[in-house]
Amino acid sequence: MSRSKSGLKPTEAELTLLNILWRLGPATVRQIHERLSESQSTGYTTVLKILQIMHEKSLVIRDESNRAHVYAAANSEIQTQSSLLKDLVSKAFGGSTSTLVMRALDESTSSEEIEDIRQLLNKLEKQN
Amino acid sequence: MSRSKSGLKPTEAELTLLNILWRLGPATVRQIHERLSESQSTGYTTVLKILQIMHEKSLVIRDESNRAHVYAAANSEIQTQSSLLKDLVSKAFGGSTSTLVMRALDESTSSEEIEDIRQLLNKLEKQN
DNA sequence: CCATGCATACGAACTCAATCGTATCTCGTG
DNA sequence: CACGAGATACGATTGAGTTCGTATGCATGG
Repeated sequence: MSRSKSGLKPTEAELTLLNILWRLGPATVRQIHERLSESQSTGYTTVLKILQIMHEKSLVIRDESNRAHVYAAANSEIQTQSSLLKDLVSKAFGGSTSTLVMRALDESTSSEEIEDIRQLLNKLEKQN
Repeated sequence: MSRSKSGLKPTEAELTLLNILWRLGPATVRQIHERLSESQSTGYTTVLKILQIMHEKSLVIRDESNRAHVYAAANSEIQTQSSLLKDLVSKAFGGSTSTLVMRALDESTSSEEIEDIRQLLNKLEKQN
């Protein structure tokens, strides 16, 4: 396991910051911390530290040209979601994506969601 | 957050053992360790220790009537899968299950899987 | 009846995640 | 040019997860 490249699972705190970055776009520590403070109270230096660690892990990229560094997610939200799903499928669903999908769908799924998923299934079918 | 009840996310090692328990049914440490050894080499006492911790957390139940205790998963595989999915949906998909489902489905999804999912969608629709 | 094998229990070591306090650096402004 | 605000860097602490070595207990067969 190399671990140096982007095939890396973000920790919980890291994922929280990534979620903010995906919505904010490139942002300074201050901006990220401000946004985070809306939902939880974590110290400024804690946020900074985690971002530094994420930078070491290449989970974010960093623009150091200004005094206040600007951070941005290294991978897209979609890439990360896919990677997290792949991980979960292999660890808890015996590698079966369809089992995961069927487990995810339940009585709370709305008609619109069902229709959206049907559309996607049709599209996938055509591709083959 | 109480943490004493079953609303508990198993760690990676714990999930590995749960997977074995779900397939084996109630089993002794020895049996579990043997099965685990097929895929990785972890010491016997390591497996024992993790099972003991899982017992404290109520992730497994334990029959101590024989000298070799017999362990069994406290929650079904389906319950655990659902709980892990719920967790992932909230942490990485902004609470949207359908986004997760759509992200999980891709070009590698087989025709049979697509058909299975369609069936399920039909069934869900009828319920409403 | 006791030695041996197999079982559990316990605790130490190590790693990683998360948090924060403090030190240090660097601007821009008075 | 010095100073203060605000920025990064660094290191310590705490807790959880994982691993395993060693101690201890028990049942059984010779």
